[in-house]
Amino acid sequence: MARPYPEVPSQPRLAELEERVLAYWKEQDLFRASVANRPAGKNGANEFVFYDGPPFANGLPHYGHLLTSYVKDIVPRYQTMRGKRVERRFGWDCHGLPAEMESEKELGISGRARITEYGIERFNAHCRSSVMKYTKEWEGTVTRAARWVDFAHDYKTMDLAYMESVMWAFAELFKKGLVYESYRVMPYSWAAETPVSNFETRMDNSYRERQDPALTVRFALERVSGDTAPTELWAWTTTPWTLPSNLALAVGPELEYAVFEKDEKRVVLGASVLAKYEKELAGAVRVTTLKGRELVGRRYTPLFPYFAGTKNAFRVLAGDFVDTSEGTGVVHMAPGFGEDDQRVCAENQIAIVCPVDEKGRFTAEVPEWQGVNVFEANKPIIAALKQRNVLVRHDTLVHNYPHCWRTDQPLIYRALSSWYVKVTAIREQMVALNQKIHWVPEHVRDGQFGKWLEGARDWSISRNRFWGSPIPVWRSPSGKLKVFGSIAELEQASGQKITDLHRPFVDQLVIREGGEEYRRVEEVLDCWFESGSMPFAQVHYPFENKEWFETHAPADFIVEYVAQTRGWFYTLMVLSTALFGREPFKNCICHGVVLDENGLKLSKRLKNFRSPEEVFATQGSDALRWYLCSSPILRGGDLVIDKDGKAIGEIVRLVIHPIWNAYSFFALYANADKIQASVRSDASGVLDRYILAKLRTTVERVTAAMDAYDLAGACAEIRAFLDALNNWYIRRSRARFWRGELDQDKKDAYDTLYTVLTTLCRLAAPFLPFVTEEVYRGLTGEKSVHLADWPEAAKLPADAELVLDMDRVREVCSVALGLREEKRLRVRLPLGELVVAAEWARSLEPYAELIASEVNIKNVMFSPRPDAFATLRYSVNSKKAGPRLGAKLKAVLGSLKGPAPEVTLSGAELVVQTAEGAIRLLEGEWESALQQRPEVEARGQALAPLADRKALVALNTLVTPELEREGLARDLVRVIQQARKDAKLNVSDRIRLRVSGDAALGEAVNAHKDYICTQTLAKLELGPPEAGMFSAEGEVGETKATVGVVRA
RNA sequence: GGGCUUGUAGCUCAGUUGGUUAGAGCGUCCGCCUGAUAAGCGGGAGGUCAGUGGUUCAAAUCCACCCAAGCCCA
Repeated sequence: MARPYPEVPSQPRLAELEERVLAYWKEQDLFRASVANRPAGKNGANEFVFYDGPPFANGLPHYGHLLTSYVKDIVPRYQTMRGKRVERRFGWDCHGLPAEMESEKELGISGRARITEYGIERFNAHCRSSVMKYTKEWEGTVTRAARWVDFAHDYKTMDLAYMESVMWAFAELFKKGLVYESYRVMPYSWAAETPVSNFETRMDNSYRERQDPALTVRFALERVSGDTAPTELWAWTTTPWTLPSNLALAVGPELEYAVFEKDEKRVVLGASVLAKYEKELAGAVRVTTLKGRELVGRRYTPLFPYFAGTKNAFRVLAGDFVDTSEGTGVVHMAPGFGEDDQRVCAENQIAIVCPVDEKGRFTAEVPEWQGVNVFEANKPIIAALKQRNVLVRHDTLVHNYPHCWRTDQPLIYRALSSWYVKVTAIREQMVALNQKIHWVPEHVRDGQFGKWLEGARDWSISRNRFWGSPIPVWRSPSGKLKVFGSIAELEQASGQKITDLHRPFVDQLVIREGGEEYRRVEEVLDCWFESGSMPFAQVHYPFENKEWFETHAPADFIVEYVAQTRGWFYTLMVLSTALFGREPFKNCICHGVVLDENGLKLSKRLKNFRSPEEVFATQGSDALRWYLCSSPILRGGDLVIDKDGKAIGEIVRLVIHPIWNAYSFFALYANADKIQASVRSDASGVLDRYILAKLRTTVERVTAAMDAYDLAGACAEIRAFLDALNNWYIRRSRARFWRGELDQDKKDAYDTLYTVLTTLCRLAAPFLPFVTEEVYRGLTGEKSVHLADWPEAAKLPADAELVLDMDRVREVCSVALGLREEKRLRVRLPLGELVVAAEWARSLEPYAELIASEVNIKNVMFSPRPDAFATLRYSVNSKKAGPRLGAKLKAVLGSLKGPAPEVTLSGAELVVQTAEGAIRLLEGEWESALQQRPEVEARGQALAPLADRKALVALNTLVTPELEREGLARDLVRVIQQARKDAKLNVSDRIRLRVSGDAALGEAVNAHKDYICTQTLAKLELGPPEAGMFSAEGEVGETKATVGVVRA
């Protein structure tokens, strides 16, 4: 019979192994098989629905994407093994500013005018190809990372079918009255010449530090009767360029304002900001205090003449948003450039003025600075203010200011016409639906995401750009609107065949009806509208797959990084709520951000990370996957990744190598014995039963963790099991494998180890898809671990008592070895006697031999009376006694902790003398623990308590000459074995052996000659090595021995 | 200014509904073992659980305040 298992090298070459497995998967088309393997069930009842969050392919994938990819792979693999059918389609985000900006750069053109000049058609054609630039690289990296996902049936947001679904969604919202057009102040990128949505400004790091002027400006109130002196208000602003558009001032009606007088002139400003203006107010006298509302209605003189004729303007208004945390408590209002300004002015019938064009330059309405960019106009405006003597103070302020996330230029707030989704109308519903979602980490639900939903505002969805889904609204000159929700409707109305919905094609469609010509409004949709449409648009709902979508939403699972609470998670939520009235997904993992050792973001510029390819080529994807997914980054924290890969190397050493070592150990012996092991969980040996029961618990716990989407928790369980397997089960079972004859015990050992390993592979398969595949196939000859079923705990024996006993055995051994260490008694030196003293000691009797061999003891004994070895020390069980005793507990504690507590035991009750008298502890309220008794130690016993202090180990440290000789013999065997190895002898080679050393060694050799010879396959003589022998020297006991070996 | 998160050993992190000796891995020091062997194992040192105050018989854990960091919002 040939070897039943592959020849397994003792060290795996991980990169090679992974490439080999990849090739095998490809050749066998295993991904498709793993999906096809699982029936969809009646009406798809057995499907697990996963949504792929679409990335942009105009940049290369980095660790953040990789982390997401790993999670996107682990959960579906797990669900597949649980028997679900999990389709995974890759998605690509194609439209929007990122694509356009990249194209502008590549084409060397910039700005809307230049693009129109260049030709929208050519421009969009360029976007179309540029946006898919790195798809091959993405596919390569994602595939190398062992993510199973369908690239062939991907979805792209620029596909006609996808865009038609988006169009449908818009029309649907319009029908429901959830879309409207409005002229409003909103964040505007003058560099990109388009408005941006309020949440676009909040994604990522769009806020950055910027230094701006901070002006305090005086506004002269018009004199009214009762004024004793000319009076001015001091207002504060960081946007001097908005001052020419000033139309009002606002004060907090309930705030207090101080009035100062100097040189017959009065100044009014917030009472709580005086300290900031000490210098400017020097010499002025505070004459009175006013409430803000007393100022409301006063008129003032405009600073600039440009809008002096505006109706109802230049008055002091009441503003509930005014505070004194910054500025003077008097706020200058330019309704064209501030949201609050617009609102308050509208309430007071003041019209909007907006003398700034789409490129952020002053218009002819402000002739002085016409054509000047507003930020550049700040300086001359300040000079003009100075000249007019209205500038009280000129500071600069460093503050966080929103920037355009694509162009990096500061945004401005500006009034514009835009289309909105009326999110405020469905806000309460979203908040309610959010409660149904299981978030990982949990706090995101009511924290980051929940709070964001509560404060949700209407969503501006139009962009004055080119490359995107068109807003499907056609308008007639008289202002009538037609909204189309399908290509068919549009074809019918326009009489044209439609094969593309992009601009400029769609712009040419003219609809003639009722004597009017309807033309499309210019804007395209915010690309976030498209990613939020992904659940239905990817299947071309409702034009296709109607029933499928309706029965397969919400998705079971999605994952992205935590900032998507403002992005994808949010837009999914808005559209799902508005369109379908249900939550978009049931489970969501938000992971953190990957940082370098110094807590900085990974950046190409800083070169503070190794490329993923480099990690793949050295340590492998599995190690990286485990490293990322077992870390707190999945519990919402950030993750620091060191550049030299030490942390990943640790995973190789602590997770991957142990699995490999166990496999290699198994294969080595099974091949030597030509044993074909089988899956069995009924072995009777204690070690076998122990590891199987432990495995059962591990299966239960890993399953529970995975069902809670706690990936890191699952990793921790697997890792804990590896310790029990390698460091106990295999180590203690080694002899069973190399024993000569094939008896039942040996068969049990093989079958058990085989069962454990194949089960372990399946448990770890989602986390280590490559390594487990190699091991599993090597063990079973099956096609793939990823086609296998998730292990069932019920098929493994449950034996809590055995696990408890064995864990105690392990502790006994550990403590006993600790004692040896403390007494400097090397483990090779046998000792005569070890006593385990504990109430439960007798339950360890079946393990006597195990302990004896682990600790190298001749005779292991068990005593149920620990108090025979040590005195007892009593303690209170606070949890039990606390509620009854209350404050008295403190006295008991104090007394029992003292050097010589006075206690009397009466039956099951313990009476303690305390400072507050005798206190009686009832049964169960007290416990006894051991206190070492020195006199026992004097008799050659070393004692050490177990962790719970209720049991101890007593080690007889007396070394008799006989034990000494045996120890020397074992030392010698060790020296000989090392010599054999150094002499490059085979394990099975017979040798001639010569040994020389001192007299004690000679005695030991004589006493244990047979043992030495059997262990080393030798014919032994005393004396120095002969010529031609390989000779070596080694420590034996306190002295040295010289050995000579040669093949016999 | 507000919200969320985090703060535990030199480093990275666990720590159940409060319960009296706070754990793990890495690092470091010491030692052991070795027929899985370019592996393996054990032990020591190292903590005012960020700080202050409170609730309680009892707080790393609950509450308040406060400091620091990160994220988000204004």
